[in-house]
Amino acid sequence: MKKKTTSRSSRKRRVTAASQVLAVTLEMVATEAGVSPSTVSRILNGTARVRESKVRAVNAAVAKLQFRPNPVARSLAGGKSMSVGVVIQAIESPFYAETLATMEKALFRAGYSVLFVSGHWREDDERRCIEHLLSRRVDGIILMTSCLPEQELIQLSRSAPLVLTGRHVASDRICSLDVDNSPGARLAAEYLIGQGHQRIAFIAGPVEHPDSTQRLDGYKAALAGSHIPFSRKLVVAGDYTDAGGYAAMNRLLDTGESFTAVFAANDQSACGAMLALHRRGLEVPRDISVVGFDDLPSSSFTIPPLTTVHRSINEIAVTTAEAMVELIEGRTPAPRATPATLAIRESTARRRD
Amino acid sequence: MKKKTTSRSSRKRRVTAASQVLAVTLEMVATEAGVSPSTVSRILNGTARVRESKVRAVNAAVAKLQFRPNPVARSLAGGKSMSVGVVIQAIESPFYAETLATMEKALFRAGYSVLFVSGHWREDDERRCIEHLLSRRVDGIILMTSCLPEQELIQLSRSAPLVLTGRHVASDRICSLDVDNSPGARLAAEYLIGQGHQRIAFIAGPVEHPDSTQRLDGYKAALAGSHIPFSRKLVVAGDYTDAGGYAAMNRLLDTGESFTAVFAANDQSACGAMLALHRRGLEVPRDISVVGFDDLPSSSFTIPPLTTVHRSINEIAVTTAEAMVELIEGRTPAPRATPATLAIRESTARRRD
DNA sequence: AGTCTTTTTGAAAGCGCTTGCAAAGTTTAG
DNA sequence: CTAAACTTTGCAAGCGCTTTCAAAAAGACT
Repeated sequence: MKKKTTSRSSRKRRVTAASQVLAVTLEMVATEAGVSPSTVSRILNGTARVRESKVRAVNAAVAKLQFRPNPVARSLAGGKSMSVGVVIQAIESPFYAETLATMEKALFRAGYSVLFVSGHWREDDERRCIEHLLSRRVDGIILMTSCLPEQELIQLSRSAPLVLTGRHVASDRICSLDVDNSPGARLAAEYLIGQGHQRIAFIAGPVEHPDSTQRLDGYKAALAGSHIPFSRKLVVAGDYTDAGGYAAMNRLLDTGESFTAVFAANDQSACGAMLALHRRGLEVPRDISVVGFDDLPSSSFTIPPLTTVHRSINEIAVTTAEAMVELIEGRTPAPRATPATLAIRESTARRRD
Repeated sequence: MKKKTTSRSSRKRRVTAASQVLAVTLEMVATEAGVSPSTVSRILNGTARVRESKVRAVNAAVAKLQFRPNPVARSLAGGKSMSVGVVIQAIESPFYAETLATMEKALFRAGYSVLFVSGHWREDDERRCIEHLLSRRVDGIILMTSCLPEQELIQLSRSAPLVLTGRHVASDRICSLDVDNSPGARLAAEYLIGQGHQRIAFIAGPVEHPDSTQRLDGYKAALAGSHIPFSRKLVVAGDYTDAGGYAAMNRLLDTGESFTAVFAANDQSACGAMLALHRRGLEVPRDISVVGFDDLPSSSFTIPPLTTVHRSINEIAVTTAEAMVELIEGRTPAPRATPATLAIRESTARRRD
C-alpha cells in the first residue's frame, strides 16, 4: 500500500468563520502518522482491530498535533450527536435546577453534552422544546414530569429514546423512572397522623402537574389507611411557589376551618405557608405542624427547619442519566425507582389537646 | 437551465442510526420545487436574491415536506453552530439557576441553543468546561464570574467571543458586564448605618470568588464613608451556602464580639445566619438586623422576610444574552451594567440603644 | 513453495448543507 | 438589433468524519 498523501489533504482550506484557531483535522493526523484517515478513525473509535504499531504512531500524532475530533463532523457522518436533551419544567425551581446540574455532570462523564430547555408545564411549550431538541439531533431526551399524553410520548420515542421521570409509559424505547411521589406523600401524612393529628390540611400543587396529583393521592391514601375522613375543605390550591403557599394558607385560615397540621405539596409552598402562619401569630410547630415535599437544601435552614419528604436528588439524577445512556446505546435499562424517605426536623410536633 | 434531478439525489440512502424518522433533506425540497439545492439554501438563508416565483415554490415545498434544516450539517458546512456555551459556577445556586433559565429563553429566541457546564469555582474545572464547549464548536461563550486570569481570557477570546459577568477585561472580542457587586454591597451597608448601626458584622463568601471580594469592598467603602473603623473581628468567612452562614454566625457569636447588624455576602448565608441567631434566642430584627445579597425569590418568604440587595436576574440574563448575540454577529455591544437596588423588608430595624 | 483463509488497511462514497465560480438569462445601452 | 453589464441559478467542491468494499498483507495448511 502506498503511503502517499491523500489528494484531499492538499486542497486549499477555505477560510473558516471568525478567527477560529487553526483546527487540526483527522487527515492531518493521518498524514503525520503515515496511515490513512480511515485507520485513524478506527483507532480513535475502536471500531476495528489495527496493528499495534500503527496505534502507537497515531496516538503519538494525536498527542503531537493536539488533535481533538470535531463533534459536528462526527455527528453528521455518524448519525449521532453525543448530546442529550433535557426538558425540565421549571429550571427556576431549586429542585429541578439541582437535578439538572447533577445530570449534566453524570452525562458529561459518559461523554454526552446536555441541551436543556424549559417547558413550563405547558403542553405546547413542551412540544416546542422537544421539536427544538429533535432538530438539534440529540441522541435521546429526558423528560422530567412530562405533561404530554401517553400516545404522543410513544410516538415520540420512535424519533429518540426517552427517559421519563414521574410518569409511567411502557414502550421499548422508553424508560420510566418512578420518583415515589405517592408513597412519599403517604409517608408524610402518616407521620402527621402518628403524631396525633387528625385534621391535616393539604396545600396542593397545580392540578395539571401529574406529580401534584400523585402527592394528593398519597395524602388521601394515608387518611384512608387510618380511617380519617377526607375533606375537600382542607385542600387548598397552591402552585408550588412560596407565594402560592402563602396565599393558600391565608385562604385556608380565612375559611375558619380548623386543623392542626398542614402538608404542602412541595417545600416552597410549605415555606410560604409558614410565613402566613407566622404573620397570623400562629407558631410552628406549637400551634400548627408543617410538612413539605422535596427536601431542598435550604429546607434545613428555614425557621424552624422543615420536616419534609426527602428524595435524593443525586440518586434521581444519576439514575436518570444512566438509564438514558443505556437506552441510547441500545441496552434495556432495568426498571428503577428512587425511594422517598422522611426528614424529620422541627416544623412538626405531637398534637396538643 | 435544465431542471433535472441532481445526480446525488438518486443515490441510495444509507440506513441512519436508530429508527430516526425519515429526514427530509434540502435536496428533496429542491427536487420538489424544481430548483437546485443551492437555490433552496439561498432562499432559506436569504444569502442572495432569487426570483420571486421560485421563492414561492420553495416555500411551498418546504411547507409540504415539513422540511427542517439539519443544524449539524449546517454547522459543518457553514462553520457556525448556532449554539453558545455558558459556564456557570454553581447551578445548584438558585441565583445562577434562574439566570441560566432566563438566558436560555433569550438565546432560544435568537435561534441559539445553550450548552451549559458547571465550573464550581475552580480554575481547572473551568478550563475543562471551556475546552469542552470549544470542542463542541460553540459560537460564543458566556462566563459567569470567571476565575481565570485575564491573560488567559484574552487568549481564549481568539477562539470564541466572550461575555463576562462580574469581571472586566478589555478586548474587542470580549464584552464585560458589570453586575454592581461593590456598589450594591455599599448600598446595603449604608442602609444599616443609616439605621443607626455601627457595629456591623460581615459574613464573607469564599475568598477565591471575585464577586465575594467585591462585596466586601463595598462594605468597607460604606464604613469608610461614615468614618466607622473597619474591624477584622467582625468579618467571618462563609461559603455562600446556608450551612456556611449558619456556621459563620455561630463562630461570630462565640467570639463574644458585639454587633447589632450583620451583612451577609449572599441570601443563603443570611438565611443560615438567621437560623443560628434564632437558635441562640436572638430575634431578628429586634436584637440583630440582617441583610443579604441577591434577592432570591425565596428571600421574600423567609421568617422574617429578608432585606437584601436586589439585582434583576432577568435584566442581567437578557443583557448578557443580547451582548453575546451581538458579539457573535460581529457587532460591538455597547457597554452595559445592571444597577443593584435595595429591597427593604423585615429583617432590619433601627438600632435600639 | 503454493493455496486458501483471515486480518488489516486504504480508497472513496457519503452525511446535508453552504458557497465560489461560471454559465444562462435579463436588462440596458449604443 | 447587437454588445455590454447585470442578475439569477446551477454545478461541484468542500466542511471533517465514518463506513463500506475490495485489495493487500499476514497466517494457516498441504
